[in-house]
Amino acid sequence: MGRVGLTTERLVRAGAELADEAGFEQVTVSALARRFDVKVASLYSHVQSSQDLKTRIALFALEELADLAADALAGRSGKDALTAFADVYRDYGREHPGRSAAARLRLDPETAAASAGVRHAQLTRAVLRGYDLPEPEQTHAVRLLGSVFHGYVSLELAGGFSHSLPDSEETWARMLDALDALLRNWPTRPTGA
Amino acid sequence: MGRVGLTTERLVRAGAELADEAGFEQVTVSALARRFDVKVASLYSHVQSSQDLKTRIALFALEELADLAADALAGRSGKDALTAFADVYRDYGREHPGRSAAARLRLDPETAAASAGVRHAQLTRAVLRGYDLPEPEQTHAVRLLGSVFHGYVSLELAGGFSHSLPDSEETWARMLDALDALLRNWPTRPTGA
DNA sequence: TGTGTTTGCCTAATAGCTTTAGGCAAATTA
DNA sequence: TAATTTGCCTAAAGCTATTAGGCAAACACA
Repeated sequence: MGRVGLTTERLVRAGAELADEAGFEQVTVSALARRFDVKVASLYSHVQSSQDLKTRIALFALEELADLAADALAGRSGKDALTAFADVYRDYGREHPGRSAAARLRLDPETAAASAGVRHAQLTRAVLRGYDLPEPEQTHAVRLLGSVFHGYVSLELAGGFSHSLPDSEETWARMLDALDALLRNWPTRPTGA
Repeated sequence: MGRVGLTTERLVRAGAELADEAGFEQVTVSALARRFDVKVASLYSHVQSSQDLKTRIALFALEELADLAADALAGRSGKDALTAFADVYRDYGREHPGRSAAARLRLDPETAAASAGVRHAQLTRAVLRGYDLPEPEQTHAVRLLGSVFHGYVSLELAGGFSHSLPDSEETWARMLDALDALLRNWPTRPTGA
């Protein structure tokens, strides 16, 4: 009957943990209430709706991920930076599958524009500084890297690369070799056949 | 009161249409029952559960997509094949966003192994035949392409590339140029710095 | 320290989705 | 046409989401 000390903050954190433990789809207002041993309706003072909760968890994950990426990038450049940056995404996906899934939640444009997603793009550009691509090629490269990381983490988490050789580890390393080579050798034109 | 003629087949097809119209998350046994003007419980003779329904829609989409990809690949090779293949995925995502999302549903290993997902991998290998990569590099490349297409379609559908320049169209074309160049010039070793 | 206001968590209630059990009538088969 | 199968229905229970309104703990201040 006492007060538990609910906070939007605490709910979001607990939601992120729940996501990692049980999957992001399992994150529900009810499940969270259960976790705090509190009635469901009580959460509605701190969170507008189920959708709001999920969005907040997504934003939280995006922030956390951007912080990690920024740290990883500090003092690195070139392939070293590329690898460190990429590893942040992959490691996050493996250590925090739920948060990682949350970070992939579809956000409405305004929310997305105000999210740390923007920082992610900037950080990717920072990585590319080491490769010296002119605009608009740099933007294309940003999108390529985003697609690769997003896709790879997603597929790996879905189990796409398990139970088959070669190791996902090896593919990841070779993929980064390939991307590094590609960025150092970015084609200027539809390379003639 | 007459019989409507429900079938697992028809339910799956209608589910796929519903997904495209309203989003895959909106596909529910109830919504489908409404669409057939039938009581919810009636669907349970044709579908085991909500999860079963979604899985069947996912499998349907994977088949359809593999068929389209196979068609597109016929008679093509090299960059021509790569482009046609890639375009199938992107176009499918834009014409059938719901089915496309369904195709990205996490399947349990056995289901995935028996799905058309296997054909997708084979078709990707067919594309790579034009680039003559030795194993295990070919597998790495299959995974890279899978990641890029998966990620790009997903991000584009989420609106990631709208409202910003350059055009998503242009990025897609340049990305394929880049991937073509990369595959023709696949690095053999951690290219020394 | 007492008083008043805020506010956190509760009860109650409505509504939608999922799933199971059991029934009746239409379609199929003999 | 009679027997059997089977398709869709009613009924019911359980879970999630959400809103409205209430009471008491925490806080703010005199």
